[in-house]
Amino acid sequence: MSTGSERLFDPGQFEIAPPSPAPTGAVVDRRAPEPGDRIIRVLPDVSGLERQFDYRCPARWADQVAVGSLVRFDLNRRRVAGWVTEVDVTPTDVDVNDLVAITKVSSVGPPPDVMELARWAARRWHGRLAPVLRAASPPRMIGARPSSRAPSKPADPPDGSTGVGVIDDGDWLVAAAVSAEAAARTTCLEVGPGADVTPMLEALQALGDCLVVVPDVRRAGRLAGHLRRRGVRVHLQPNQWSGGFTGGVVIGARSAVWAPVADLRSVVVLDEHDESLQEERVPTWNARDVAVERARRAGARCLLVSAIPSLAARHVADRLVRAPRSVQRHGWPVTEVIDRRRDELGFSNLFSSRLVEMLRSAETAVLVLNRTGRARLLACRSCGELVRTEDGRHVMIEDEGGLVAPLTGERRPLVCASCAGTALKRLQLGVGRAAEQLSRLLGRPVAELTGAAGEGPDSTADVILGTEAALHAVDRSDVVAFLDFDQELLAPRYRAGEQALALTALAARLVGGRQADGRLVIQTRVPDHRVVKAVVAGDPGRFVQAEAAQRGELGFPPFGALAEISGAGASAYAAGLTAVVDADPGRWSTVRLLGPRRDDRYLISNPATGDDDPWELLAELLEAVPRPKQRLRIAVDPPRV
DNA sequence: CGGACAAGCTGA
DNA sequence: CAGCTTGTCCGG
Repeated sequence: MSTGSERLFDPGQFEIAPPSPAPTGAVVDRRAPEPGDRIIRVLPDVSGLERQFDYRCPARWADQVAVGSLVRFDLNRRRVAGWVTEVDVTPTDVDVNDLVAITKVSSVGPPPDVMELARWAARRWHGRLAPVLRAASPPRMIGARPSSRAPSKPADPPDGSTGVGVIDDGDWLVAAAVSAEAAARTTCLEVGPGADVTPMLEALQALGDCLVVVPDVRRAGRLAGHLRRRGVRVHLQPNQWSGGFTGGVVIGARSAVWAPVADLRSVVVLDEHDESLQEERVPTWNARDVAVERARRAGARCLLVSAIPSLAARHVADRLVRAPRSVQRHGWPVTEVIDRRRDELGFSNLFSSRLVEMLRSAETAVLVLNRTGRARLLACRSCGELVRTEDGRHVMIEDEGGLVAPLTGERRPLVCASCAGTALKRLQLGVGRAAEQLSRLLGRPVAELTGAAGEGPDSTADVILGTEAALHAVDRSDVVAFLDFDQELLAPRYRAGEQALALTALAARLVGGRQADGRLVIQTRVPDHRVVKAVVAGDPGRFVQAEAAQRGELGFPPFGALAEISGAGASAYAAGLTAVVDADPGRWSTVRLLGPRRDDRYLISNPATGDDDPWELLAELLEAVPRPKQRLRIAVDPPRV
């Protein structure tokens, strides 16, 4: 996976060149074009410089340059890299005879359709084009496109198994994916956790070239292996970047959504709900949304697959196809909900007696405790109830000697809403102390794992306790328990419910389906929460309706567009925004500016009205507001606000 | 972004 | 006024 932070054309990597690329004192080749020379427009790969410039491409490279090509050229006494954005242009604001010649054609670049798509994404997520093109470019320089369309290799004998304990719901999935109804449309496929998608991909591949995007590289690699064993021609991204030019199945993590594919017939996004599909740097493009647009432009079918389809996917899809009820129920494990208000060990204890009992008989276990101290929850000492707003819909935290609900701003004194008790207890226990405590309780080693730690878990311990990173550390586990699920469930973020549900889907995959011996355990003070109910029933649909209604009321995505403004220049930008809106109130009538919230963050909300695309209007507005000098970050569709 | 160049500040 | 910092401008 290319890190993106590194520059293209690292001289040490691609060419024999002095470490300093600047041609000090070198004369630039600035002459009138000769016959066969071409005039090209380039975008420098220089952050903080958004302009494009016109250059001359000498005749000897004329057949190598195309839209997307990676080139090198001198710009203002510097030698820089960049992309060709147009060829055979008429120079603007400069005499043709004054153009400088490029110094090199470095590599084949993103194909023209991807260049167009990248432009669309840069606008949609309001960022620069260069970072998007970096994601869309090969990780190593490529001299020429592989031209021939290689034939499929004869199939190796399939080894039968594609994984341990997978649920075979392949039949309905294959049928839904290849059906004529799915052609040239976006279909959301609700599968059981751990569903085997290999047969579906195999069937799709028979219909033409495919692009498959998954949230992480490990899964991409595994899937590529399965398909290869069945004789499918697979190009694993980013290493086999140019393979897609020759057709077959292109598969990889989020950046693969930009990979070249010869004759794109199907685009598949697996675990489309996963937040790793979104780029964390600006522009914060989401591979799911890019995939939908890419398929639409190509006239290809688009399949958004998930055990817990996001509201976004359900909203954007032309149709939703759900696994047969029995198949889906089968995919979800038996789930035990432990009401932390009622446990005899006391509400402050993270380990209920029932959980400890299960851990004693389990060989392996993963225990999840999110210890981010920011939103510190409070519980009542007398009734054990979480401190929440009067209507019970939002949690409250301590603030200036009273209680405040971070989401709504509702305030009241330090008193419990359900029993009027005034003795409140702060709920906080870090991973380290919790692991120690549990190790004593069980009399066996408990490994500690946090995201920062880097390396894998202590291999001698079969019980792992950690943040949600622990869910990524192992492939299987007898028990997965969320020690304090309320931390996720009631986090003051509008997507908290979906994010909590995503964790349970991850957990479900680790413990296997209903017929496996595994157990999913949820310790919570809100056992009636719709996320908990959906998991217990093995039916994400139970979560969706109420969640969608609430989201719609707020006008937040997918029922509206949202952007977050932060950084030193945020307030200046917000002022500029207000000025733009006030200058033409009719045009921007739906737009609302929220904030400033803590540390000078603002939100721009644009609830959808009618059939208009709310993101389009948001993009127009963001473009219309002048950027202040100070640092400013504009995150369109921020996942965690 | 990063270089060039100008204007501003400092010390003796 | 050399020597250094800070600010502004600009790129084909």
